[in-house]
Amino acid sequence: MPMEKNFNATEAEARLAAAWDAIGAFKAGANAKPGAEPFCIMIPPPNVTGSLHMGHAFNNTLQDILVRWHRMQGHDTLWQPGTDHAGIATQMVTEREMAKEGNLSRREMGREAFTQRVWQQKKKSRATIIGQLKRLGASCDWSREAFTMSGAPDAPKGEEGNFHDAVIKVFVDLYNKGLIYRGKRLVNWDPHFETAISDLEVEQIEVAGHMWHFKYPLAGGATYEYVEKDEDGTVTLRETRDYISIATTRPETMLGDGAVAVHPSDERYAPIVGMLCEIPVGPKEHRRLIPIIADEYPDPSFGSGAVKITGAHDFNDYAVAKRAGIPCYRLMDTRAQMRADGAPYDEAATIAMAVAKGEKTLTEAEVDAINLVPDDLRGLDRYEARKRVIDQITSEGLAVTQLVKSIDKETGAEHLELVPLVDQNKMMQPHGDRSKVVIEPMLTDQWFVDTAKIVEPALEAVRSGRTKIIPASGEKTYYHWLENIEPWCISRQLWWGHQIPVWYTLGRKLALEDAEKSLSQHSQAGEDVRLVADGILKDMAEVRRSGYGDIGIICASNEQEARKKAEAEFELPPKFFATEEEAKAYLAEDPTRGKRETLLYRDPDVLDTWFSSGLWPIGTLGWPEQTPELQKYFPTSVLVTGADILFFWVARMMMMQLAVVDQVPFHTVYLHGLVRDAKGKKMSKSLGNVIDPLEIIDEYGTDALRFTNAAMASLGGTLKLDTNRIAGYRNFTTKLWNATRFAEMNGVFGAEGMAQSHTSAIRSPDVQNTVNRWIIGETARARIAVDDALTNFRFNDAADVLYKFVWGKVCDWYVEFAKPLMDGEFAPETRATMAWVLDQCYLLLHPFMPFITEELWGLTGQRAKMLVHGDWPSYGAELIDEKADAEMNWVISLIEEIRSSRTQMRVPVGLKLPMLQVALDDKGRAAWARNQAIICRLARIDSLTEAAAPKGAITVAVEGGTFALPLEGVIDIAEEKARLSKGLEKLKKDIASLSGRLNNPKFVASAPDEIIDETRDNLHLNEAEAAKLQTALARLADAG
RNA sequence: GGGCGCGUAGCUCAGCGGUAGAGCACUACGUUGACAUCGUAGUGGUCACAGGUUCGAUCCCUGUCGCGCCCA
Repeated sequence: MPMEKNFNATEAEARLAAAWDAIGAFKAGANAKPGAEPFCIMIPPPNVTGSLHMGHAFNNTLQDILVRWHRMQGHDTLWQPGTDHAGIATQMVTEREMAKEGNLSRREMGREAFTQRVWQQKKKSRATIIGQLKRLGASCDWSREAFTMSGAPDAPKGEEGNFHDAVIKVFVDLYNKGLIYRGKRLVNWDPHFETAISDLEVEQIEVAGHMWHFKYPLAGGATYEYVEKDEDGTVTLRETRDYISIATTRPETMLGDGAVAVHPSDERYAPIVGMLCEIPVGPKEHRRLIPIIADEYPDPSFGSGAVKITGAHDFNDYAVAKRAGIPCYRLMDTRAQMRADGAPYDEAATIAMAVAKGEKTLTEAEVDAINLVPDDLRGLDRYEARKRVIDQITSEGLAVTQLVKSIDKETGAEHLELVPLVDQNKMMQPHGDRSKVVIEPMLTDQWFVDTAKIVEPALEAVRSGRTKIIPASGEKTYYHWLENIEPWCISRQLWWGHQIPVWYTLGRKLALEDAEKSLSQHSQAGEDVRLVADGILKDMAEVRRSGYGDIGIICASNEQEARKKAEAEFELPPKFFATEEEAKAYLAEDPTRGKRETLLYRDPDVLDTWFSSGLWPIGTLGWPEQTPELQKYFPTSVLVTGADILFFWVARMMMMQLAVVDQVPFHTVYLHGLVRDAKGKKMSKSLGNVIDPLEIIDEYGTDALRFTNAAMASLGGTLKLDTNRIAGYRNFTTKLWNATRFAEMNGVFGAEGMAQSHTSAIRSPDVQNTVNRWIIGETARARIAVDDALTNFRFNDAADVLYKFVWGKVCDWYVEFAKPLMDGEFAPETRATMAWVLDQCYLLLHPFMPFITEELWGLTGQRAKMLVHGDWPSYGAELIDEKADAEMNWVISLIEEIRSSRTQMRVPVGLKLPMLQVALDDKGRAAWARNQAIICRLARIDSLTEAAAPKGAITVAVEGGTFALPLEGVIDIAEEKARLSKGLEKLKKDIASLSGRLNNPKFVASAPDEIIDETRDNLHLNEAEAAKLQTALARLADAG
């Protein structure tokens, strides 16, 4: 049955995918030769938030190319698939969908119901994603599909697995090793999701910012000489001030100021360091006073040089406050609204005043309990509070002002007006990468990984080359980040994720807080702390030493274990509660219960998604069980991923795998560029600027998309979607299809020569014809180049080689050369060679274009195996026949010369011309004799006669000879002169350049011999050709 | 401000010491046994700029200008 005219991608892709599936083609170890070396890639698990975008298509194409390439080589190959639960992102998507559907909100629903709802979202998204990957032809072992939350306690049926156990085990182990700790720290707080996020999840976005300048009056009406000097020390301003000027972009945080800081070297403020000043906002009668302190942090040259210190709402201020023992007053709640809890403002302010004056010291918990938001601002959004604060200060005359010309709208009169000074500057503001809202630094209790303690092996592994990062620039970035690594905040106040396996003791915690309080009361009362009970002191010391320390904390894999530990650790029998609230309610019913039982409740927080995905390599292979797969495939071979998640994921996998199993997770990391949208913007799920790869696949076919991806995968670049290019590679598939069609129409795959034509090993001696010997050599070159490129992860080079070989050599020339050979003595070997060459095309292209190649493989013969398990060729230079190579290149250049000449002389394409052989060396004569039919056919020559060139002929100069096309009366002499002159000009230029170099003694002395030889050869060739053109021009001059 | 990287044909990008490349676009012309999703032949580049190293620089070094990205 003759082949269709075009490849029907849509129909064939589904059919072939099913066929692969039916034979288990992608199963781990499929097609492996006995004793084969393992090759394993872990898929970067897509988030179960929706569907895949072009970035995923790109990423997975590259992985699949490597995997198919290795599988065909007979390696024991595993491509491990799966998805990531992606805590915050998935929770966000689910909540969004719930809102769209008009469902109950998350909080109305409750934790249990909500997580079940997210599991549904997971199921849906997972199906979409896996479907997309399959359409892409991803040859993952689908039977091993993993999920980062498989086996979680609330997982529905069908979500079994042990990933959750692995995550929890690692948390417990790291906790026991002291690598995970809990502490009250300033963290990035996302007011939308009401959770802490890590530094990496914060995006700095430039916004139009405003800076206000306010006067903080000195306490008690004190004054000082304020002196400003220029660089030379000349006094430029001297005045008596009763205030210190502060600039701020966040006036609402003034309410929580604990101090004003100036640089110790700043002479302007030296007189007032140590004094108190007044925060110019809040009820008059309870204005708070705060100390003016010296610290290295303020930059004397920026603003007024004085900085307000709000330790609870700014990272720099927090550091200053910690150094100086300044209290950090928290002003906002989890939604970044001004706090509405606690005692009224006057009470809070009174306590804060006592602290500022040094009359009182507070515990952290006490500081946190103080709400310094004035009653009229409580409950307001932070931005509304900001407006009011500014208004209040300004109306009181405490804003720094400037004179501005203004026009009265009614009278039109011009007058000068004092208006508050507001600088308009662009500023970088932190935003949540998911929520896009402004991040609020927030003082909260969180869990941290002590990354500084586990970073060293991860650095060493790359430095020593045990893990290689490609491109090398990625290594620099990796070092830079890891060498300056910050503690990793791993707790998230979300519901979707691995709940932290920690239980707190309610009673003991409360007791400790009481003890702390009483201790501070004793010390404030001037009592010797030694008077406080020994037991409390001992506990306090431990509390102080380890933050919240281990006291009252049970970390265990599950509740049963937690119970055992609690029984061993505490004298009173443990009682477990799901939440702190339940435990408190239980205690409130009968306060003496706390003396009879240890009340325990679980930490409600979940782990950062990256904590679990950081265990992807071992977790998907069954760890902590010592599975055969873990033994065989770990450490894995290559990780292919985007450079953007080098820190998020790659670095953390390195650290965690090394910390947990003391091995690198992969030998090579291939970082690729980012897929951008048309404007160069990063494509992201939440931004909505994604392009659905399925649309591209529907229009152009998977193979075209994949080949485009490979072709654009140059190292270090970015990838912009270009549909024209995809169309170009779709055309390439058509080209291959039609070359096959030609072969089929010419009986290449006929029953007769079949057995012979499909032997994978073709031996040069079996093939006599130069054309066939040549294409066999070209095939070998292509195979070598493709392997070389793929070995070095040069996907674009591999694609380029294949494109040029298949289109530029096989289709453009070999098929044409073969046409006249289809009859006559070389017909059998030509058919055999063509069958072999096309087989090689299918084999070499299969990793890039699996569908069309598998289809052609199946259409062109009865095969022992599907192409997906085809044997990757290993032949090499031994198939290259240099003589055949030289001869065919000569033939090609002769044909090109003739065609070019004809076109420029406007010889009608259809016209067959006689040709004269003016001069030709022996090699040329032999070449002509062997390839006459081809040349005549392709250059449209009808005869060759040995003769001198007549007047009015086109000259065709090639290596070793000159031909002429007699066209007297037909050609335009001037045109031919121009053509020859143009060629001659270029040759002359080249000759000048080449001989210039050769005449330079330094060149001859310094350059390598092969370069000198090459230059000399080139010069001779150019000179020979120039001579021929000169002769031709001279003849034309005679004629003209 | 610190780090990484990029300025090559009209466009999108390869190449990174030895006489400038691809695809698309553009121009002209369409023949012989697959292919118009095609064929043939062309047009088009001071390889951002200025210095330096070298026999030789698009490639290495320094600086300048312009543009990204990451981290402050």
